[in-house]
Amino acid sequence: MNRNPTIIDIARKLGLSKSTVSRALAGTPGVKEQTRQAVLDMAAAMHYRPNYMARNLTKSRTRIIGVVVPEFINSFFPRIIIQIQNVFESRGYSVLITQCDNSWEAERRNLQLMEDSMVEGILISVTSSGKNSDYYRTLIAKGTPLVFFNRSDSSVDASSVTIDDYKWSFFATEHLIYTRRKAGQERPRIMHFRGPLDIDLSNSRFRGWSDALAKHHLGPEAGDAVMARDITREEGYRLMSEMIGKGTVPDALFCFNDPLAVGAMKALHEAGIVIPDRIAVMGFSESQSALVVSPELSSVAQPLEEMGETAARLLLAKMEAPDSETVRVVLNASLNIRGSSDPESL
Amino acid sequence: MNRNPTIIDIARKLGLSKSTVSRALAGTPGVKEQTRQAVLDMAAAMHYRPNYMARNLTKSRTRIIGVVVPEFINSFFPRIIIQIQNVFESRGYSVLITQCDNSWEAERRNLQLMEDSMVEGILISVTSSGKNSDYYRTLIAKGTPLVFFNRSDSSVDASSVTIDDYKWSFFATEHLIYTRRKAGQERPRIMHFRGPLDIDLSNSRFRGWSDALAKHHLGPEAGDAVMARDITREEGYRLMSEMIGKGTVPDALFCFNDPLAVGAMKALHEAGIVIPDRIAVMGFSESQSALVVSPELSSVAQPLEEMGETAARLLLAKMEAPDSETVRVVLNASLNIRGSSDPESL
DNA sequence: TTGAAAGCGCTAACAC
DNA sequence: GTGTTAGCGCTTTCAA
Repeated sequence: MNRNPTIIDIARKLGLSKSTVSRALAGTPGVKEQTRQAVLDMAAAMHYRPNYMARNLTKSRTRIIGVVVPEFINSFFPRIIIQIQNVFESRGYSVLITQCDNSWEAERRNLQLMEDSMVEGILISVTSSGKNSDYYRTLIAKGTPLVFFNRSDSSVDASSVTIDDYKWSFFATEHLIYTRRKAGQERPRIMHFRGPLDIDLSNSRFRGWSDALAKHHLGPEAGDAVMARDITREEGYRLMSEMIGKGTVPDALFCFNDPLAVGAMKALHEAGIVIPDRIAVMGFSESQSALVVSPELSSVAQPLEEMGETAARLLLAKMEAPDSETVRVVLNASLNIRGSSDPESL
Repeated sequence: MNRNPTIIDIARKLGLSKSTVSRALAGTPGVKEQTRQAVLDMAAAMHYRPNYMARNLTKSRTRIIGVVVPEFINSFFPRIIIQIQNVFESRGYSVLITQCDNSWEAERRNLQLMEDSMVEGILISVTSSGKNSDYYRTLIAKGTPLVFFNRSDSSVDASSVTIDDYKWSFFATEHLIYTRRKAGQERPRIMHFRGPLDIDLSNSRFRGWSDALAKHHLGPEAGDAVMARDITREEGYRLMSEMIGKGTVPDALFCFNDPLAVGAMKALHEAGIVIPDRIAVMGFSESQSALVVSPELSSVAQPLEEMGETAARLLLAKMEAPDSETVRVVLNASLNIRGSSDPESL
């Protein structure tokens, strides 16, 4: 409980000045080897721990970086965060993590917290592409490097790591078309449960789906894309239950994310509608659930580990060279075909 | 990019001393209302933000608390953490989060990080009840309050929030017995996939299972409890596959956690063994997956939100009154019976 | 190679 | 009510 030892305590015991002790501890050249050793020994003996706050105050650094994510409950972001922590903690940084429950107001508060904590850099997956754009810009202008991962705000000039949501959405949709045609349906109706309008990648996924249908002259017709209120399992269940009630179950369903897909599958399952025979289902951003439902859910898998690590490295690069160029990394993803969309892989 | 304004800047502009500015900003009484207003206005105009590091250095506080959890990927801990953050951030604390991938060495490093960051309190769910006990004690002795949640180390004198793992495990097992007997099996064989030996609650769950069987004169026999190497879905799948291969599938299976249970269900499913007709399955610590598998998985649900909030409050109490007594809160849980163990709820 | 002194931005006695 | 001063623990000139 009693005060931690300081460099002054060490200096006194050794009859040195605190400057020398500081230098010895910091590894600054220009200290007699013998002296340095004595200091190091004494520090160890006294269980000396440097006071980061004091050090940071003089250097006006914090060695903290901030991570801001929309939510925490889907294990998607946590897995990315682990990698971010690995990169930064091994370099002596602490990582301040906040989640904002998909509320952009909360996201703004989190950013303020970051600012107040004087983080040296920010990694963010945005809750809304647009609502806080000005804040991102201000932060950057004030000298806090900021890097987007997964969900970016393309209107802001900052480095980012994403996947090509449009492309993979397009592929996923084409796969659904093929699988239906293989089953003999020449003109399958392929619906989309789409995500929020104010998330860039949600729009990309929507366009991917839409363009794929257009390419194959399959629409889309009005009403083929349904806006999900939340992007949760419950909402997927609700939407599909409604369609079942109205008798408008399509031949295939492409969802903005896995929870929506899994929820839809549940409703179908309960209604006795067989997947993939009657309807093929496809998710996005492969989650744990994909491998747990039966049949297993086809989905687009993102390289989470790589995304976290890349984002961390991009931020580090910006921190070390603030004037370095903005780079937008687009990682590869993969289309994992499983039982929910392919009878053969059952 | 240019340096943030300080109280000195404000003081200069206003022809005041920095002390007065400090007092005005801090809300200390003894400042003329007019002066205070002027300071506040100027601060706002200059976009003044207090420098926490400086403030903390003088007060020798950090306003940071640390959270240490075994892992991040099961959404179990993230959901608890959200509540912890709610409690502390609304009180002006930052929350430093670390996960240790179920490695006690990593946990130790995380604790060192906490120490170096001079956190004012620690909330921890231990990776191993035992390996770091001395460290916990040292931390507490040095004046850092520490509170266990979910997984505690009972050998350490510190407040904790848990559920009664023994009791719920006992109940869960009795339920399995009843459900089998209802189906006409007088002497069902009920196995257990047990968790690591060095986690207290894993042993509690084991004893709950074992005692329930003993009470009903059903063993357990040697070999009825199988030690899981990991507590993952993959391991559950592996263990059950092995049993299927050997033809030793029991009448019911009680698992240390949901991932093990879900993995086992997958193996059974693939082997065409019907749940719950041929075998009833039960998990623990209800996860998202429980509601996603079919049939849905019976499990013991913990009140995650309450656990997080309670843990936070206990820590807060210790921080405010370091000499206050240690309290061990045991929260209520619930046994959620679903299709995997009850034909009627299918 | 080492020491003295100034200062990071803020708070808190202690004066006036 | 307000200013002066000392100091939190450390780094970093500048001298010696």
